[in-house]
This record gives sequence, structure tokens and C-alpha cells, in this order.
Amino acid sequence: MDISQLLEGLNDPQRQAVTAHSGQTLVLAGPGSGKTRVLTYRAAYLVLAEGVRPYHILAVTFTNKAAREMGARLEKLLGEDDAKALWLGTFHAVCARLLRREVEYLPVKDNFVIFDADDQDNLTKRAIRDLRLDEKLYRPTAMHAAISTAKNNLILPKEYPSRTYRDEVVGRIYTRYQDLLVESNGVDFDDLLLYAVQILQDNPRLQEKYGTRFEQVLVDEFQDTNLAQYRLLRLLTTVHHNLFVVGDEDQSIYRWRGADYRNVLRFEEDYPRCQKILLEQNYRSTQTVLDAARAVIDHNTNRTPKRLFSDRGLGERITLYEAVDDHAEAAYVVDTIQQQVASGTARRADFAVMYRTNAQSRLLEEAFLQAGVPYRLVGAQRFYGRREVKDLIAYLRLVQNPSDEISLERVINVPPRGIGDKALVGLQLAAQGAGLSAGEVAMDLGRKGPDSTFWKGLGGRAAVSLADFGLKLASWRAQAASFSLPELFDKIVTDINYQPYIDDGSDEGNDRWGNVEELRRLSFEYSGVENGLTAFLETLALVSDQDTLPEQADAPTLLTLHADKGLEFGQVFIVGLDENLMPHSRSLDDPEEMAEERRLFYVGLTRARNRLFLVRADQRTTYGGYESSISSRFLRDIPEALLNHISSRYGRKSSFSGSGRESRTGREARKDRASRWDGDDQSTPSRRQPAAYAPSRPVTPNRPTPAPTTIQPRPVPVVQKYHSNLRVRHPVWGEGLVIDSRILDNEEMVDVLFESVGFKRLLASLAKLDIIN
DNA sequence: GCGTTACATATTTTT
DNA sequence: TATGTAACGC
Repeated sequence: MDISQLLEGLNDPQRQAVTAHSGQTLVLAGPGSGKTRVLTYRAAYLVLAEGVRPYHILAVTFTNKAAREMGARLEKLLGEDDAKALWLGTFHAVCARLLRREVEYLPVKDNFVIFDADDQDNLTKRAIRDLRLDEKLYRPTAMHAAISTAKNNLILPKEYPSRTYRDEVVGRIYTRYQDLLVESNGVDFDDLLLYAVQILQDNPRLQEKYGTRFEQVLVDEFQDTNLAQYRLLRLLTTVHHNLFVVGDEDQSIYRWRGADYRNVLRFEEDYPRCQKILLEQNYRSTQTVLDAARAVIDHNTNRTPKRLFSDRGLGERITLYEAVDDHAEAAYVVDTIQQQVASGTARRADFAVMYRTNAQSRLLEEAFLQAGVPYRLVGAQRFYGRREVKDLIAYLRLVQNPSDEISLERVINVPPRGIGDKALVGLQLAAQGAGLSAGEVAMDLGRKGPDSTFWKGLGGRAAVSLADFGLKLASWRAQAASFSLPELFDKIVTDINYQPYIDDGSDEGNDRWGNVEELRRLSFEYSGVENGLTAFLETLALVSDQDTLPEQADAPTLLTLHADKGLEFGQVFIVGLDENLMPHSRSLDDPEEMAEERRLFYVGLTRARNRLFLVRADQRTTYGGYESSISSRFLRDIPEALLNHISSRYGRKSSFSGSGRESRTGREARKDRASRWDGDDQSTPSRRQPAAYAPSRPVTPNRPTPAPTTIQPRPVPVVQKYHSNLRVRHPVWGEGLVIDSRILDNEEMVDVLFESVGFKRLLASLAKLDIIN
């Protein structure tokens, strides 16, 4: 690849960044300003123009997906061999790789496993129980959050401050947690970073080794680095001091994970001679989108103000839709998408629907499902969080590392084999006494039977069950080396007789088995690989939500505002723009948190290329009944001139709340709705797991084209002819889609979105609307 | 040891 | 809602 060719397509600041002289470079890149491109070209430039060997370059991205994309681009620019030689990955993946190589410096053995969020919570629980503390008072999630924060800030158990009694307790839990983790031969997410920093810090030789190796270090999403990551970067650049970082304070949204956007400022302080480059031209969005985004973000202080500009023209106004409730909100989203798809103005894949909390996806999913519109959902938990998947991964982890106490506890009695609490505690005590892990003791029982020194202490019945389990584990371990990964997988599944256990013949059972088969399929990718089991488990532990997106599916994407980082879509819906949701209630009393909510909204806004739909609802279902909600403060910051305001509400709040609707309790309303779903079983797709890394719930179009949406008439409270999702024809305005319908003062009011004139509110008794089948 | 039931209890974001 | 856990009966 020719260098001048490479640089040709860049604007001035971009080129300046790509060709910057060695040393430290800080690129502040607004959304859509070609940040990823700059990063990729920088790496290519270093190789092609500066003669740096790819082997000497380290590039760190925020997600595995970003890493893959960058890798693919580099392959095109440099060729496969050179692209593969580069170290490229997330902080966590890079650290895992480093720790595997330098395991001798760690307190764990080389077959260590990586503990995911779930394991961490379980481990925290155990630590709390071990210390006989009250779980109600010291909630495992909160305790773990504290531990995680400490680790991200490089605070070790013994250094944990004990200013208050509570801190002192947290410190004790942290200590116990870490002991348990090491005993389990495990490393948690945060340890990956912490250990990497520690061993580099403590071993000048290692520092020199990697410092020499990495002549050039490139970092993406720098605003979301935490202290451990920042320190790591410093440690890795002690020899060559070549650090090229790209970021944007305005897009820092991971504070709760320890990220500190002030690292951007710190960078300038720590490297006074650094070059600072601003990328302000936006190639993604219309000016309207940018103006709105800017109006929102300009309320934040402590930032380098940027004036984003676009030459894409003004574009369309932003639609602000205020729905009656969250069901109507979801219906509006689906209707709008369907309508545009039907009229050919957009493809399904052009759309994204974003929300603040995962819980919000449910109603949306139901609405999509009911309308027969396929969708793809970002969220790893959907597949990897499933019980059957976790079970089998736990078995694999035990094979890899029998000391893994958490996995052992998880599966020692799955499927039930007569090992209850008592037997388990007995086993653990025996293990403790012998200075072994429970898994090792079980294996000893299995191999030696009644001759085992542990046999007597456990009492006949329990010992038999434990020995049976231990024998299986021992045999898998013995075979692991000679078996391919899928063979091992099959052996385990057969030996434990797993299928009848999870597949009871029901639809759900079928799905569960489908997930097992999917996991098996994934294991094939590691069948020929050296240390396939290790690699497989590591990949599983480090997959991110974004990584689970099926690539090409013509379907709208549903995702949280956090997961949208780095992505872009033709048209973006942001739903739930209500106080307490966006901004989230947890952020109200902390200005820093509030600023972050604002950034989160800003990031969402700037994902849109062409159109933005901001959506909210007057009432929402919370975990009980209905609650009224009010408009998000962020909406007020967007100039009216940019907005096209649509509301499906009736009159002002006062008249609305006095209406007959109010007399219906939330419960009744929900029942009413529930019955709409009933009898519709046909259209509920079986939830079989689709393609690799695809989430399980999302029901991407693994089902053939959806059957035409059959709408059950709503159980009629009064006489109501229309309801949402119905297609209607008007003599003048033509075809449209009913968004909502209400009985008010014995009149039916219908909201219709017409293809010709857009939104109209009609009285059913007056308007001549025909229902189209 | 296992399965059922009632009850309470929580609800942000994720590498 | 939905998830986990404590208590109970087999």
C-alpha cells in the first residue's frame, strides 16, 4: 500500500495526527470525526513510512469488536502477516495475554481461569458468609463494587482504608475475597489489569522487556481508561515513550467502572511536550443532529469545547414523541420503523433503538415480536448468562482448573446426584484440612474409592456420590490432552446425562438444549488449536456485549446507551427520556454522575447519521403498577427550532389525569394487555439460539419471515373500534397506521400516522376510517 | 436431599 | 416483574 494514497483521503488535522512525529500525541476526536480511521492509519503509517516492525506495535481498543474491525482494516493495508504480528486487543485481553506469558510472577498457576462478573458476585457472597457477616447489611453486589473500585484504583486488600467501621468490614471482605480467588486459582476482570501493573512495577526486568518490545503504543477511547489502565500505559512506555491516544472527554461514560476522563487532562500534565490535535469535522451526522448534541453537552464544564461541524447539510428535524405510556412508546417505535420499511424509505438495519437500562428492552422486544419484526439485541448475558451455558462452562473450567471452587459449587450437584449442602460442606472441610481444593479431594475419592483417606470422614452415602463425581472429573482431565475440545465437550455432556436434565420436551427445554448445541458449535473453532480449552475459556470470559451482535441481519438494533459507543446508525430512537430514567435516579444527587448522564445522552444523539427520534412516556410500568413520569431535563436543552413535536396525549396533564383511564389500576390495564398477547402463541418464535456469538433472546430472523401480524381485538371495555398497530385508510389522507386509541368522554379518539400527512388525531365517530386487513 | 411454597426484595450502565 | 431465599413437608 502506498503512503501518499493512504494520506490522500484525510483532512488536515487527521493527516497531522496520522503523521505526527514520535513521542506523545493526544488526539481529541469528536464523534464521527474519523477517530478509528486515524488510529488504524496511524498504525499503518508507522509500519509503512517509519519502518516500525508491526511486532513492536501495541494497539488497545475498547471492545473486542473494535479490535477485530481494526485488525481487518490493517490486514487490507498491511497484508495478513504484518497485521497479525501487531498486538491488538482490549486492555483486558492484552493483559490476559501478558499474564499467561508471565505467569511465574503471579500468585496463581498457569492454568488459572478468568472469573466473570457472576463468579465475582458468588465469590463475594462466599467471602461474606465466611466472615459470618449479614448479607442484608453488606450486600454482595455493593461489596463487590467496592472491591472492584479498589482494584481499579490499584488499592490492595491490606491497603484498603478503614476510616469507618463499614470500610473496615469492606477491607476484611476484600481480603477474604482475594484469598478465595487465589485459592481457586482464579483471576478476576480487575486482576487482569491490577496484576499486569503490579508485576511490571515490581520487576524492572519485565518493564524493560515490554518497554523495549512496544516501541509504539496506540490507545482508543482514552477518556474511558481508569487509573490501572493509565498506569499500565505508563509502565509499558518507559523505554520508548511513544504513546498515541485518541479520545473525547465528552464521550466518557464508564465512570462507574473506574474510568476517569480527567486522564485526558492528566496526560497533558504528565507529558507537557505532547502534541494535541483536535478533530472537529464530523462526517457522520446532519447539522441538526450535531446542533442538538452540542446544545446538550455544552452544559457540561471541565472540557475542551469543540465546535463540531458537518457538511452534510441541515437534514431533518428531530422528532420528539411523547407517548401515553411505555407500551405506546414501544408501539410508536415499531410502527415508525415498519412504516418506513414498508414505504421503502429505509431498511430495517438502518435503525437503532437505545435506552438507559436493560430492563427497558423487554417492552420493546415484545412490541417487535408482536409486530413480527425481527430485531437484534446487544447483550452477551442473553446467551452466556443462560443457566445451561454457564453450567457447561463451569464443567469445562473445572477440567482446566479443579481448584475453581465457584465452578465446583455450581455444578457438583447439577444434574442432582445426591450431593447436598451437608456433603458439600463435608468435602470442603476435608479439603481444608488436607490443604487441597475440594475438586482435588473429590478426584482422590473417585480414583481410590474406599481406600481414599477422605472416605471415612464423609460417611457412606455422600462419599459414594462424591467419588462418582470425582471419578468423572478425573477422567475428563486425563483425556483433556488427547481429546479435541468438541470431543471433551461431548464426553462431559454424555457422562453427566445432561440432555434429559434440561430438555424436558417443552419449548423452553428445547431452547435450552439448543443453547447447549450452540456452545458446542462454538467449541469447534478451538478443536485444532493448541491449548484449545484455555483459549476457549478465555474468549468466553472476555466477550463483550457488543461482540455478540450478529453481523449481517436486516433488523433494527436494540441496545443500551452504554453499548452504543463507537457505533452509528441511519436513524436512532432514544426512548425513555424521562426523569429518573434518563437521567437515571441514581445520578440525581451527584453532579459528576449527572454530567455523565448528560454525556451518555450526548453519545446516543451523535450515533445518528440522518434522523433522530426522541421518545418518552407519561406513564411507565415499574415493578408494581403504573407510575407517572415527567419529561427529561435534557430535552429542555434542545432548541425548539430543531424539534418536531408530536404528542399522543390528550390535552394537558390535568384533563388527562382526570380521565376515565385513571380509574383503571395498573394491574387491570396490564391484565388487559396480557390478554392481548394470549392466544397468540403461534407468533411467539421459539427462542432457539441463532448464529455464533449471537444473543439468545433476540430471535433474530432465525424464524422464517414472520407471519402476517394477527391482531387480536382488544377485550373491549367500551365500544372501541381501533387500536394500535392497525392499518387504516382515510378518504383524503390515504393509508396510515393507528398509533393509539382511547375512549374519552364516550368518544373514541384515534391517533393515526398517515404516510401522506403524518400524524393526525381523529374522532372515530366523525372520521371515515376503514380498517385494512 | 429435594421439591414446593411463600415471602421479600430489589432494580444502571459492563470489560 | 422476577429472582432469590427461607421454611416446610416429603
